[in-house]
Amino acid sequence: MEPIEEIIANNLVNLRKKRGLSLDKVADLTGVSKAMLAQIEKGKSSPTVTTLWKIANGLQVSFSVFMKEAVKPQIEKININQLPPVIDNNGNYLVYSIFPYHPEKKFEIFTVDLKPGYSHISEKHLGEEYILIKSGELTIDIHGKEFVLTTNETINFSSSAEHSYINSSKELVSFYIFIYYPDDIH
Amino acid sequence: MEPIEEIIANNLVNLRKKRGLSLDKVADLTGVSKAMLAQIEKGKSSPTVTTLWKIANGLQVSFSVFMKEAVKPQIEKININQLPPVIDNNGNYLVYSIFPYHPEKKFEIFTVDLKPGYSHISEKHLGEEYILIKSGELTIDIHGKEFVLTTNETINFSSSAEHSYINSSKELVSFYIFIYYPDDIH
DNA sequence: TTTTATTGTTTATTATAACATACAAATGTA
DNA sequence: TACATTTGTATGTTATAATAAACAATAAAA
Repeated sequence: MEPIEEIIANNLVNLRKKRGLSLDKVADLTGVSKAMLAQIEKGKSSPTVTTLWKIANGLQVSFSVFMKEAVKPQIEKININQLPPVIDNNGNYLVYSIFPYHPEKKFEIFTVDLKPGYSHISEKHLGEEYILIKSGELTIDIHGKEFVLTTNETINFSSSAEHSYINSSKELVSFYIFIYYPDDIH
Repeated sequence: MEPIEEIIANNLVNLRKKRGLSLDKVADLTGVSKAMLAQIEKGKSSPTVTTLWKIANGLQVSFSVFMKEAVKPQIEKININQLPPVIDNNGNYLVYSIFPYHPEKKFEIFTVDLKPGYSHISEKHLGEEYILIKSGELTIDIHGKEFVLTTNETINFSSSAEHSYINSSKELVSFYIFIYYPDDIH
Protein backbone atom coordinates (compact mmCIF):
# COMPACT_ATOMS: atom_id res chain seq x y z
CA MET A 1 0.00 0.00 0.00
CA GLU A 2 1.27 3.40 -1.01
CA PRO A 3 1.25 6.32 1.43
CA ILE A 4 -1.24 8.23 -0.69
CA GLU A 5 -3.67 5.33 -0.41
CA GLU A 6 -3.51 5.44 3.35
CA ILE A 7 -4.05 9.20 3.36
CA ILE A 8 -7.12 8.84 1.17
CA ALA A 9 -8.37 5.92 3.26
CA ASN A 10 -8.14 7.89 6.48
CA ASN A 11 -9.76 10.99 5.01
CA LEU A 12 -12.65 9.03 3.56
CA VAL A 13 -13.28 7.09 6.76
CA ASN A 14 -13.16 10.25 8.85
CA LEU A 15 -15.45 12.20 6.57
CA ARG A 16 -17.98 9.40 6.37
CA LYS A 17 -17.96 8.82 10.12
CA LYS A 18 -18.24 12.50 10.81
CA ARG A 19 -21.31 12.70 8.64
CA GLY A 20 -22.73 9.55 10.16
CA LEU A 21 -23.15 7.94 6.77
CA SER A 22 -23.20 4.24 6.03
CA LEU A 23 -21.23 2.75 3.17
CA ASP A 24 -24.58 2.10 1.52
CA LYS A 25 -25.56 5.76 1.75
CA VAL A 26 -22.24 6.96 0.38
CA ALA A 27 -22.59 4.45 -2.44
CA ASP A 28 -25.99 5.97 -3.23
CA LEU A 29 -24.66 9.51 -3.13
CA THR A 30 -21.56 8.85 -5.18
CA GLY A 31 -22.40 6.08 -7.60
CA VAL A 32 -19.39 4.10 -6.39
CA SER A 33 -20.05 0.60 -5.15
CA LYS A 34 -20.20 -0.18 -1.47
CA ALA A 35 -17.57 -2.85 -1.82
CA MET A 36 -15.19 -0.42 -3.55
CA LEU A 37 -15.72 2.20 -0.88
CA ALA A 38 -14.85 -0.42 1.74
CA GLN A 39 -11.71 -1.35 -0.19
CA ILE A 40 -10.65 2.28 -0.38
CA GLU A 41 -11.31 2.85 3.30
CA LYS A 42 -9.27 -0.21 4.17
CA GLY A 43 -6.47 0.90 1.88
CA LYS A 44 -6.95 -2.33 -0.05
CA SER A 45 -7.32 -0.64 -3.43
CA SER A 46 -6.14 2.48 -5.12
CA PRO A 47 -9.11 4.13 -6.81
CA THR A 48 -8.85 5.63 -10.23
CA VAL A 49 -8.99 9.39 -10.41
CA THR A 50 -12.46 9.11 -11.90
CA THR A 51 -13.71 7.07 -8.98
CA LEU A 52 -12.29 9.49 -6.44
CA TRP A 53 -13.78 12.35 -8.43
CA LYS A 54 -17.18 10.69 -8.20
CA ILE A 55 -16.78 10.34 -4.46
CA ALA A 56 -15.79 13.97 -4.04
CA ASN A 57 -18.65 15.10 -6.23
CA GLY A 58 -21.18 12.90 -4.47
CA LEU A 59 -20.07 14.04 -1.03
CA GLN A 60 -19.83 17.60 -2.29
CA VAL A 61 -16.31 18.21 -1.18
CA SER A 62 -13.32 19.43 -3.04
CA PHE A 63 -11.14 16.73 -4.52
CA SER A 64 -8.25 18.01 -2.45
CA VAL A 65 -10.08 17.19 0.78
CA PHE A 66 -8.99 13.61 0.37
CA MET A 67 -5.43 14.64 -0.09
CA LYS A 68 -4.95 16.51 3.09
CA GLU A 69 -5.58 16.61 6.46
CA ALA A 70 -15.49 24.28 11.74
CA VAL A 71 -19.71 24.61 11.56
CA LYS A 72 -21.66 27.06 13.53
CA PRO A 73 -25.44 26.66 13.58
CA GLN A 74 -26.35 30.27 13.16
CA ILE A 75 -29.42 31.98 11.72
CA GLU A 76 -28.96 35.46 10.41
CA LYS A 77 -31.90 37.41 9.03
CA ILE A 78 -31.22 40.71 7.39
CA ASN A 79 -33.47 43.62 6.53
CA ILE A 80 -31.87 45.38 3.60
CA ASN A 81 -33.75 48.58 4.28
CA GLN A 82 -31.84 48.94 7.50
CA LEU A 83 -28.46 48.58 5.87
CA PRO A 84 -26.48 51.61 4.84
CA PRO A 85 -25.52 51.43 1.18
CA VAL A 86 -21.85 50.80 0.62
CA ILE A 87 -22.17 52.79 -2.59
CA ASP A 88 -24.65 55.61 -3.12
CA ASN A 89 -24.52 57.66 -6.28
CA ASN A 90 -27.19 60.19 -5.32
CA GLY A 91 -29.72 57.41 -5.00
CA ASN A 92 -29.26 56.42 -8.63
CA TYR A 93 -26.97 53.51 -8.00
CA LEU A 94 -27.27 51.88 -4.61
CA VAL A 95 -25.24 48.91 -3.47
CA TYR A 96 -25.88 47.02 -0.25
CA SER A 97 -23.54 44.39 1.11
CA ILE A 98 -25.89 41.77 2.53
CA PHE A 99 -23.39 39.01 3.21
CA PRO A 100 -19.92 40.44 3.36
CA TYR A 101 -16.76 38.61 2.53
CA HIS A 102 -15.30 36.60 5.37
CA PRO A 103 -11.74 35.24 5.26
CA GLU A 104 -12.87 31.68 5.90
CA LYS A 105 -15.49 31.89 3.20
CA LYS A 106 -14.87 32.56 -0.40
CA PHE A 107 -17.79 34.68 -1.46
CA GLU A 108 -19.79 37.79 -0.79
CA ILE A 109 -23.26 38.88 -1.83
CA PHE A 110 -24.53 42.35 -2.71
CA THR A 111 -27.87 43.69 -3.76
CA VAL A 112 -28.03 46.62 -6.17
CA ASP A 113 -30.69 49.15 -7.20
CA LEU A 114 -30.02 50.98 -10.44
CA LYS A 115 -32.34 53.74 -11.63
CA PRO A 116 -33.45 54.07 -15.27
CA GLY A 117 -30.90 55.73 -17.53
CA TYR A 118 -28.02 55.20 -15.13
CA SER A 119 -25.04 52.92 -15.29
CA HIS A 120 -22.05 51.98 -13.23
CA ILE A 121 -18.60 50.98 -14.39
CA SER A 122 -17.16 48.28 -12.20
CA GLU A 123 -13.42 48.14 -11.84
CA LYS A 124 -11.74 44.88 -12.71
CA HIS A 125 -11.41 42.68 -9.67
CA LEU A 126 -10.70 39.12 -8.67
CA GLY A 127 -13.25 36.35 -8.63
CA GLU A 128 -16.19 35.11 -10.57
CA GLU A 129 -19.38 37.10 -10.68
CA TYR A 130 -22.92 35.74 -10.76
CA ILE A 131 -25.79 38.12 -11.47
CA LEU A 132 -29.27 37.20 -10.25
CA ILE A 133 -32.10 39.51 -11.30
CA LYS A 134 -34.66 40.45 -8.72
CA SER A 135 -36.78 42.80 -10.80
CA GLY A 136 -36.46 44.83 -13.94
CA GLU A 137 -34.09 44.58 -16.90
CA LEU A 138 -30.34 44.89 -16.65
CA THR A 139 -27.78 45.34 -19.39
CA ILE A 140 -24.28 44.21 -18.63
CA ASP A 141 -21.35 45.25 -20.73
CA ILE A 142 -18.57 42.68 -20.36
CA HIS A 143 -15.39 43.76 -22.10
CA GLY A 144 -17.37 45.47 -24.81
CA LYS A 145 -19.98 42.80 -25.26
CA GLU A 146 -23.52 43.55 -24.12
CA PHE A 147 -25.91 41.13 -22.47
CA VAL A 148 -29.49 41.93 -21.53
CA LEU A 149 -30.89 40.11 -18.52
CA THR A 150 -34.54 39.90 -17.51
CA THR A 151 -35.95 38.21 -14.42
CA ASN A 152 -35.72 34.80 -16.03
CA GLU A 153 -32.12 35.12 -17.03
CA THR A 154 -28.87 34.95 -15.15
CA ILE A 155 -25.22 35.17 -16.05
CA ASN A 156 -21.77 34.50 -14.70
CA PHE A 157 -18.43 35.79 -15.87
CA SER A 158 -14.93 36.43 -14.62
CA SER A 159 -14.71 39.70 -12.75
CA SER A 160 -11.29 40.27 -14.24
CA ALA A 161 -13.01 41.32 -17.43
CA GLU A 162 -13.97 44.96 -17.58
CA HIS A 163 -17.68 45.23 -17.01
CA SER A 164 -20.39 47.74 -16.31
CA TYR A 165 -24.02 47.65 -15.28
CA ILE A 166 -26.48 49.67 -17.32
CA ASN A 167 -30.16 50.37 -16.87
CA SER A 168 -31.41 51.18 -20.35
CA SER A 169 -35.02 50.56 -19.41
CA LYS A 170 -37.69 52.86 -18.12
CA GLU A 171 -37.87 51.28 -14.67
CA LEU A 172 -35.67 50.53 -11.71
CA VAL A 173 -33.64 47.36 -11.94
CA SER A 174 -32.78 45.42 -8.80
CA PHE A 175 -30.35 42.54 -8.76
CA TYR A 176 -28.07 40.43 -6.58
CA ILE A 177 -24.36 40.18 -7.22
CA PHE A 178 -22.70 37.06 -5.93
CA ILE A 179 -18.91 37.15 -6.13
CA TYR A 180 -17.03 33.91 -5.63
CA TYR A 181 -13.29 33.90 -4.99
CA PRO A 182 -11.70 30.60 -6.03
CA ASP A 183 -8.85 29.30 -3.92
CA ASP A 184 -5.70 29.85 -5.82
CA ILE A 185 -5.50 32.93 -7.90
CA HIS A 186 -2.26 32.85 -9.78
CA MET B 1 -14.32 9.71 -21.06
CA GLU B 2 -15.04 11.72 -17.95
CA PRO B 3 -14.32 15.44 -17.79
CA ILE B 4 -11.70 14.91 -15.09
CA GLU B 5 -9.82 12.58 -17.44
CA GLU B 6 -9.67 15.23 -20.10
CA ILE B 7 -8.45 17.81 -17.60
CA ILE B 8 -5.65 15.52 -16.47
CA ALA B 9 -4.79 14.63 -20.05
CA ASN B 10 -4.44 18.26 -21.05
CA ASN B 11 -2.43 19.16 -18.00
CA LEU B 12 -0.02 16.26 -18.46
CA VAL B 13 0.50 16.94 -22.16
CA ASN B 14 1.06 20.62 -21.56
CA LEU B 15 3.51 20.09 -18.72
CA ARG B 16 5.51 17.50 -20.64
CA LYS B 17 5.68 19.64 -23.76
CA LYS B 18 6.64 22.69 -21.78
CA ARG B 19 9.54 20.80 -20.30
CA GLY B 20 10.50 19.29 -23.63
CA LEU B 21 10.35 15.76 -22.29
CA SER B 22 9.62 12.58 -24.27
CA LEU B 23 7.21 9.95 -23.02
CA ASP B 24 10.24 7.75 -22.50
CA LYS B 25 11.92 10.31 -20.29
CA VAL B 26 8.82 10.86 -18.22
CA ALA B 27 8.48 7.09 -17.85
CA ASP B 28 12.05 7.01 -16.51
CA LEU B 29 11.43 9.85 -14.10
CA THR B 30 8.11 8.56 -12.79
CA GLY B 31 8.22 4.81 -12.94
CA VAL B 32 5.02 4.77 -14.95
CA SER B 33 5.12 2.98 -18.30
CA LYS B 34 5.38 4.90 -21.54
CA ALA B 35 2.28 3.22 -22.88
CA MET B 36 0.29 4.21 -19.80
CA LEU B 37 1.47 7.80 -20.03
CA ALA B 38 0.32 7.85 -23.64
CA GLN B 39 -3.05 6.49 -22.65
CA ILE B 40 -3.45 9.14 -19.98
CA GLU B 41 -2.42 11.93 -22.33
CA LYS B 42 -4.91 10.72 -24.88
CA GLY B 43 -7.61 10.48 -22.22
CA LYS B 44 -7.92 6.80 -23.05
CA SER B 45 -7.51 5.65 -19.48
CA SER B 46 -8.23 6.96 -16.04
CA PRO B 47 -5.15 6.46 -13.90
CA THR B 48 -5.36 5.32 -10.34
CA VAL B 49 -4.55 7.85 -7.70
CA THR B 50 -1.30 6.00 -7.04
CA THR B 51 -0.24 6.23 -10.66
CA LEU B 52 -0.98 9.93 -10.82
CA TRP B 53 0.87 10.35 -7.57
CA LYS B 54 3.92 8.70 -9.06
CA ILE B 55 3.74 11.01 -12.03
CA ALA B 56 3.45 14.10 -9.86
CA ASN B 57 6.34 12.99 -7.68
CA GLY B 58 8.50 12.03 -10.63
CA LEU B 59 7.90 15.38 -12.29
CA GLN B 60 8.23 17.13 -8.94
CA VAL B 61 4.94 18.96 -9.10
CA SER B 62 2.04 19.13 -6.70
CA PHE B 63 -0.70 16.60 -7.27
CA SER B 64 -3.19 19.41 -7.71
CA VAL B 65 -1.39 20.65 -10.81
CA PHE B 66 -3.12 17.95 -12.79
CA MET B 67 -6.55 18.85 -11.44
CA LYS B 68 -6.73 22.40 -12.48
CA GLU B 69 -8.84 23.44 -15.35
CA ALA B 70 -7.29 25.94 -17.62
CA VAL B 71 -8.63 29.30 -16.65
CA LYS B 72 -10.80 30.40 -19.48
CA PRO B 73 -12.50 33.73 -19.52
CA GLN B 74 -15.97 32.36 -19.69
CA ILE B 75 -19.26 34.11 -19.90
CA GLU B 76 -22.25 31.96 -19.30
CA LYS B 77 -25.72 33.39 -19.76
CA ILE B 78 -28.62 31.22 -18.76
CA ASN B 79 -32.27 31.42 -19.64
CA ILE B 80 -34.15 29.80 -16.78
CA ASN B 81 -37.18 29.21 -18.93
CA GLN B 82 -35.20 26.75 -20.98
CA LEU B 83 -34.03 24.73 -18.02
CA PRO B 84 -35.91 21.62 -16.95
CA PRO B 85 -36.89 21.83 -13.29
CA VAL B 86 -34.91 19.50 -11.06
CA ILE B 87 -37.96 19.27 -8.82
CA ASP B 88 -41.50 19.64 -10.06
CA ASN B 89 -44.37 19.03 -7.68
CA ASN B 90 -47.17 19.35 -10.21
CA GLY B 91 -46.08 22.87 -10.96
CA ASN B 92 -46.70 23.96 -7.39
CA TYR B 93 -43.07 23.80 -6.29
CA LEU B 94 -40.53 24.20 -9.06
CA VAL B 95 -36.78 24.16 -8.52
CA TYR B 96 -34.26 25.05 -11.20
CA SER B 97 -30.54 24.48 -10.81
CA ILE B 98 -29.03 27.54 -12.47
CA PHE B 99 -25.41 27.08 -11.38
CA PRO B 100 -24.81 23.49 -10.36
CA TYR B 101 -22.29 22.32 -7.84
CA HIS B 102 -18.81 21.66 -9.13
CA PRO B 103 -16.23 19.89 -6.94
CA GLU B 104 -13.64 22.59 -7.34
CA LYS B 105 -16.17 25.20 -6.33
CA LYS B 106 -18.02 25.19 -3.09
CA PHE B 107 -21.48 26.40 -3.90
CA GLU B 108 -24.51 25.94 -6.04
CA ILE B 109 -27.41 28.23 -6.87
CA PHE B 110 -31.06 27.34 -7.44
CA THR B 111 -34.13 29.36 -8.24
CA VAL B 112 -37.51 28.30 -6.85
CA ASP B 113 -41.13 29.07 -7.66
CA LEU B 114 -43.62 28.20 -4.93
CA LYS B 115 -47.36 28.61 -5.52
CA PRO B 116 -49.68 30.08 -2.91
CA GLY B 117 -50.74 27.66 -0.20
CA TYR B 118 -47.94 25.23 -0.92
CA SER B 119 -44.86 24.31 1.02
CA HIS B 120 -41.85 22.12 0.71
CA ILE B 121 -39.96 20.29 3.43
CA SER B 122 -36.27 20.25 2.73
CA GLU B 123 -34.27 17.32 4.04
CA LYS B 124 -31.36 18.19 6.23
CA HIS B 125 -28.26 18.57 4.16
CA LEU B 126 -24.79 19.97 4.32
CA GLY B 127 -23.77 23.53 3.88
CA GLU B 128 -25.01 26.97 4.64
CA GLU B 129 -28.08 28.31 2.93
CA TYR B 130 -28.71 31.87 1.79
CA ILE B 131 -32.19 32.83 0.64
CA LEU B 132 -32.59 35.77 -1.71
CA ILE B 133 -36.14 36.83 -2.52
CA LYS B 134 -36.96 37.67 -6.09
CA SER B 135 -40.66 38.37 -5.73
CA GLY B 136 -43.42 37.64 -3.28
CA GLU B 137 -43.35 36.64 0.37
CA LEU B 138 -41.73 33.49 1.71
CA THR B 139 -42.07 31.90 5.09
CA ILE B 140 -39.24 29.69 6.22
CA ASP B 141 -39.57 27.28 9.09
CA ILE B 142 -36.13 26.57 10.52
CA HIS B 143 -36.19 23.85 13.14
CA GLY B 144 -39.62 24.96 14.28
CA LYS B 145 -38.99 28.67 14.16
CA GLU B 146 -40.71 30.73 11.47
CA PHE B 147 -39.26 33.65 9.55
CA VAL B 148 -41.15 35.72 7.01
CA LEU B 149 -39.12 37.21 4.16
CA THR B 150 -40.24 39.91 1.77
CA THR B 151 -38.26 41.30 -1.15
CA ASN B 152 -36.24 43.51 1.15
CA GLU B 153 -35.21 40.76 3.49
CA THR B 154 -32.77 37.91 3.28
CA ILE B 155 -31.61 35.17 5.58
CA ASN B 156 -28.90 32.59 6.05
CA PHE B 157 -28.83 29.49 8.18
CA SER B 158 -27.16 26.11 8.43
CA SER B 159 -28.79 23.58 6.15
CA SER B 160 -28.25 20.91 8.76
CA ALA B 161 -31.21 22.37 10.63
CA GLU B 162 -34.55 20.98 9.52
CA HIS B 163 -36.23 23.59 7.39
CA SER B 164 -39.16 24.04 5.06
CA TYR B 165 -40.31 26.67 2.62
CA ILE B 166 -43.92 27.83 2.89
CA ASN B 167 -45.98 30.17 0.75
CA SER B 168 -48.74 31.42 3.08
CA SER B 169 -49.53 34.35 0.80
CA LYS B 170 -52.01 34.74 -2.01
CA GLU B 171 -49.37 35.04 -4.74
CA LEU B 172 -46.48 33.12 -6.21
CA VAL B 173 -43.17 33.51 -4.39
CA SER B 174 -39.93 33.28 -6.33
CA PHE B 175 -36.54 33.12 -4.67
CA TYR B 176 -32.93 32.12 -5.13
CA ILE B 177 -31.26 29.54 -2.91
CA PHE B 178 -27.53 29.84 -2.64
CA ILE B 179 -25.92 26.88 -0.87
CA TYR B 180 -22.34 27.23 0.23
CA TYR B 181 -20.35 24.16 1.28
CA PRO B 182 -17.45 24.97 3.55
CA ASP B 183 -14.54 22.55 3.50
CA ASP B 184 -15.26 20.61 6.64
CA ILE B 185 -13.28 17.58 7.47
CA HIS B 186 -12.78 18.04 11.23
C1' DT C 1 -40.45 -12.11 20.85
C1' DT C 2 -40.24 -12.49 15.88
C1' DT C 3 -39.47 -10.42 11.67
C1' DT C 4 -37.37 -7.12 8.77
C1' DA C 5 -33.86 -3.96 7.52
C1' DT C 6 -29.25 -2.34 7.74
C1' DT C 7 -24.35 -2.73 8.06
C1' DG C 8 -19.74 -4.00 6.81
C1' DT C 9 -17.37 -7.99 4.91
C1' DT C 10 -16.50 -11.62 1.62
C1' DT C 11 -16.60 -13.88 -2.82
C1' DA C 12 -16.73 -14.37 -7.67
C1' DT C 13 -17.02 -12.00 -12.00
C1' DT C 14 -16.29 -8.38 -15.27
C1' DA C 15 -14.04 -4.30 -16.90
C1' DT C 16 -10.09 -1.78 -17.35
C1' DA C 17 -5.65 -0.08 -15.68
C1' DA C 18 -0.83 -0.93 -16.44
C1' DC C 19 2.55 -3.26 -18.41
C1' DA C 20 5.94 -5.46 -21.94
C1' DT C 21 6.73 -5.79 -26.51
C1' DA C 22 6.53 -4.77 -31.35
C1' DC C 23 6.21 -1.45 -34.92
C1' DA C 24 6.52 2.49 -38.26
C1' DA C 25 7.95 6.99 -38.71
C1' DA C 26 10.94 10.60 -37.45
C1' DT C 27 15.25 12.19 -35.77
C1' DG C 28 20.12 11.94 -34.79
C1' DT C 29 24.84 10.32 -35.67
C1' DA C 30 28.85 8.84 -38.18
C1' DT D 1 24.07 8.42 -47.36
C1' DA D 2 23.51 4.46 -44.28
C1' DC D 3 22.81 3.14 -39.87
C1' DA D 4 21.34 3.81 -35.11
C1' DT D 5 18.35 5.83 -31.91
C1' DT D 6 14.26 7.90 -30.43
C1' DT D 7 9.44 8.77 -30.57
C1' DG D 8 4.65 7.90 -30.17
C1' DT D 9 1.34 4.28 -31.33
C1' DA D 10 -0.60 -0.35 -31.45
C1' DT D 11 -1.20 -4.98 -29.62
C1' DG D 12 -1.65 -8.60 -26.40
C1' DT D 13 -1.07 -10.07 -21.57
C1' DT D 14 -1.25 -9.57 -16.65
C1' DA D 15 -2.74 -7.35 -12.52
C1' DT D 16 -6.11 -5.04 -10.20
C1' DA D 17 -10.00 -1.85 -9.96
C1' DA D 18 -14.95 -2.03 -9.57
C1' DT D 19 -18.99 -4.37 -9.43
C1' DA D 20 -23.05 -7.56 -8.11
C1' DA D 21 -24.42 -10.72 -5.04
C1' DA D 22 -24.18 -13.35 -0.89
C1' DC D 23 -23.46 -13.53 3.96
C1' DA D 24 -23.33 -13.00 9.10
C1' DA D 25 -23.96 -9.87 12.68
C1' DT D 26 -26.38 -6.06 14.44
C1' DA D 27 -30.10 -2.83 14.80
C1' DA D 28 -34.75 -1.48 14.13
C1' DA D 29 -39.59 -2.36 13.53
C1' DA D 30 -43.81 -4.88 14.31
